[in-house]
This record gives sequence, C-alpha cells and structure tokens, in this order.
Amino acid sequence: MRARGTFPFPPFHLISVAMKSIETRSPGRRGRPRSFDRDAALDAAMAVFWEKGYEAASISDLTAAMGINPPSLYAAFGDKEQLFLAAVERYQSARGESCPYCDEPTARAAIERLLQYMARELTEAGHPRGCMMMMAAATAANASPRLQRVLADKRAQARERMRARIRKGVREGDVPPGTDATALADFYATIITGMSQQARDGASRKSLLATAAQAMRLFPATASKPSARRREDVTA
Amino acid sequence: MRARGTFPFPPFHLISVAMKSIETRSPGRRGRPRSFDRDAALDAAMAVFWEKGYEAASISDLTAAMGINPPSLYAAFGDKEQLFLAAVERYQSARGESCPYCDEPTARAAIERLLQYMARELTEAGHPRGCMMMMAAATAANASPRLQRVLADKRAQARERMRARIRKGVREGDVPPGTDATALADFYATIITGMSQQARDGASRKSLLATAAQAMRLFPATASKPSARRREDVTA
DNA sequence: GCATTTCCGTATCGGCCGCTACGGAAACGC
DNA sequence: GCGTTTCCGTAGCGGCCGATACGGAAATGC
Repeated sequence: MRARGTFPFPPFHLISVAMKSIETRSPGRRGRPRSFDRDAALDAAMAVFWEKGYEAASISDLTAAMGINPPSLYAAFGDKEQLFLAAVERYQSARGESCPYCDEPTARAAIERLLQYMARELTEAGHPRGCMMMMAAATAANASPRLQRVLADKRAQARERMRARIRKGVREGDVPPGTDATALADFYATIITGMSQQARDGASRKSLLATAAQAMRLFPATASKPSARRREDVTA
Repeated sequence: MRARGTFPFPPFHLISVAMKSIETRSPGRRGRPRSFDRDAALDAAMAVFWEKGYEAASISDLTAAMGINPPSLYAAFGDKEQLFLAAVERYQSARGESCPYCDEPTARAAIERLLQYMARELTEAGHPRGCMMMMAAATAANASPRLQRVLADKRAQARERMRARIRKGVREGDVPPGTDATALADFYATIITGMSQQARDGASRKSLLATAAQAMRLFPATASKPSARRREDVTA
C-alpha cells in the first residue's frame, strides 16, 4: 500500500516517477534497495506541507502520509527542512513552471493567462487550495533563516518574471511607453497573493476568475501603436 | 518594569488602560490584588501573536513579553485560545474599527480611504507588519474549529461591510446602477489580503499606496446623473 | 492583631516535537 | 553458498509544548 490516494496527481507525474525509478537503478548500487518510491513519497510530503504549512506539518504527519518510518525519511531526505525544500522544488517544477505564460505574444495576454491559470489552479480539486509557497511563507515565521531566504527569493523571482515580461512588452510596443512595470508587477503580485488567501478561505473558482478579470481591466491599454490592431479593450 | 517598550502604542491606548484600571478597583474585591496591568499584558500578548501567528507563539514567548509567569497568564485569561481571542478583540477595537470609512459620503471615497488606511497601517512602524488577522488565519491551520470559525467570521464580516457600503452607494446614486457589489467587494478584499502579505514580505509603504491607487482606478465611474447608462462588467 | 482570600514563583506534569541508536532482515556482488 | 552493504522497524533520546499543583507571600475585612 504505497500510494496514499488522498491527493491524486496528473499522469505526467507518474511518468516522471517511472523514468526516475528506472534511472536510479542503473548504477552499481550495492546492498538492499530502497523499498519505497522516493518521488511518490516526496509528492505525499508536498501535499502535507501544502495543506498544513511548514511548521504545522509534523514528522508524524509526513511519515504517515508518505507510508514510511522516520529513519527512512531522514535517510532519503536529510531532515525536515531539506525535505521541505525538495518538496518546494518539485512543486515549482510540476506546477509553477507548467504555465509558460511568458511565451504569450503580448504582455497583456501573458498576465491574463497567468491570472486565469492561478484562479483555476488555486481552486483545483485533488490538491489543497491556495498556493503552497504562500502557505509556507506564512507558517515559516520562525523557521531557519536559510529557509526564509529561499522562500523570499522564490517570491521575488516570481514578481521579477512578471516585471520582465511587462518591460519586454514596453520594448516591443504592445504596452504603452512610460508604463511603470515595477508598480504594475507589484499590483499583480498583490492580486495573486490575495487570490491564494481567498482560495484558502473557501472562495469559489468563479469568484477568483471574476477578480482576475477585474484586475485585467486596469492593464494599460495600447495606444494602437504597432500594426494598428485594435485590441478588445474592456476598459471602463 | 512593566512596559516592555518593544511595541509602543498610541496614547489612546494608555488612557483606556488607566480608565480600566480604575474601574476594576471599585468592587469589593478581597485578597491580594493582581500585581500587573491586565490590559498592558494583553497588548504585549497581541504583539506576540501579531508577530508570530497563533501556533508559533508559545506560552514561553507570551509570558516573557507580558512580564508574567504562566500561572498568572492562565488565571487572568483562561488558556492560550481565550487569550488569543481577547487579543483579537482588542486588535479590532483599537485598530480595525478605528477607521470609520463607512462614514465617507460616497462608496468610492469609503473604499479609497480604507485602502489608504490599510496601506499605511500595514507598514506602520512600532508594531509588526501586516494584518494580525491574516497572520493568525494562516497559522491557525490546525487550531480548534471554534477559533477557525471565529476568524473566518471576522473576515466575512469585513468583506460584508465593504459590500454593504457599495450597495448603499448604488442605492444613493454615487455608484452606477447594475454594479456587482459582491464581485467588487471580493476584489477589494483580495487586494487588502494581498497587501497584508506583501507588507509582511517587506514591501514599502510607497509600493502599497501605489497598489491601492491602481486598485481604485477600476472602481466604477459615477455617471454625471444617477439615471445614466448601465455599464457591463465582470464578463469572463 | 487575626483569619481569609487571592495572587505569585517554583517546579514540575504528560505529551508531542524533530531526530536517531540499534539490531535484524533483505538484497546485492561474488 | 558467502560476506558486505544498505534498508527497515522498534524504541527511545533530549527538548519544548500547553497547562498545573503547591506552598508561601501579600493584601484584604474585621
């Protein structure tokens, strides 16, 4: 009984797990092999951290969800903090980065796609509500400085990515010149942060999508500068 | 040495403390009187909860900040949960309610005043950053159901107050008819929630004020006459 | 003065925390 | 088969958690 079944994950996850499992069997590892799937255990740990946050997730909670005993956890992941960091990496590589919003042709479309993706993801059934990083940030108030710094860096990176995309839009002409990319990125970062909290509070997907749509209304409209293609500006 | 000095509070607090102190001395209380100021201790406890959240604030942290020993804490406040609830009440009566934004003549002015007040309050020096209620909500993930319900009610009340103010604006004609008060209140609730998190993350007051100003840009514009055109919004 | 009432400080309580020592079992290379 | 290596499960470590038992001290009413 390895799979816990509490938080089913998409197929691509299982594929990745299988590949990793084959990969780690190739070298000449001696002795008894590990009897549980490391990535599956990591997914289970991620779900617990996502649900409860960092400090509130006890080793007992984690081992129960992972289906292993404490020594196996420590042998495979080091300690609670390293396990959490591994879970964060997995969370980001499987979810955050799975929305290549920066590939959208315009900055507006990119931000809009990101907001809609977040509104859906934060209220998706099958995993805890809200964003794992936000939950962790709130519950790691007196964790190690290293962990806090890592989390702060991740958040700063997310905001910086939005800012860079907006600046690119200014350079390419699909965002009005003189637009304050920093202020705009701060605004949308605030929206996303707030949506995560609202989702955790039980807000419906419809409500979050409405908020996202509202927020998009104040994205600076293009002054019909390049190629004169009129956008469906929903401005008020 | 009673005052801790870590988190100085405004004068009105001290006045309230003095009045309460006089009040509680009047009845025929026998035996040795309490040797510490209950309200001052409550303020110190509030600061700890505000800084660390509910679960991360230990009795040891609290007693150290309050300048008393555990038995005095339990005698005066019951247990940790009741102490926290008392701190929440004090927080709200001293801060949340101290911004009578609903008295503003128009709904727009009310929301704008609220947002600006929050932007300043959340970054005010002299007390922890962010909103105590938000911090508590995030760190009370596995607290008692009763406590979680109380916190959820408080948040719902705050949102409902905004919604009611917007609806009043619609009735009185300073907000366009057909405005979706619920969606608008949800949006501003999301903004405020997000601002609290951003403040905790170290965002500057200037940044929060800019975000608040951005958010005000999409408050439905008043038509010059209350009987003007309807405007469609919140479309997916 | 006295008896009574209440508070305060010390010194814990049982329980859970993150974490690990240890011995036996399982899978390896040969 | 063998010895070696690694893993697993039990059982428990020291430490902090929230919460208290208890005895002495302080302030009361009389």
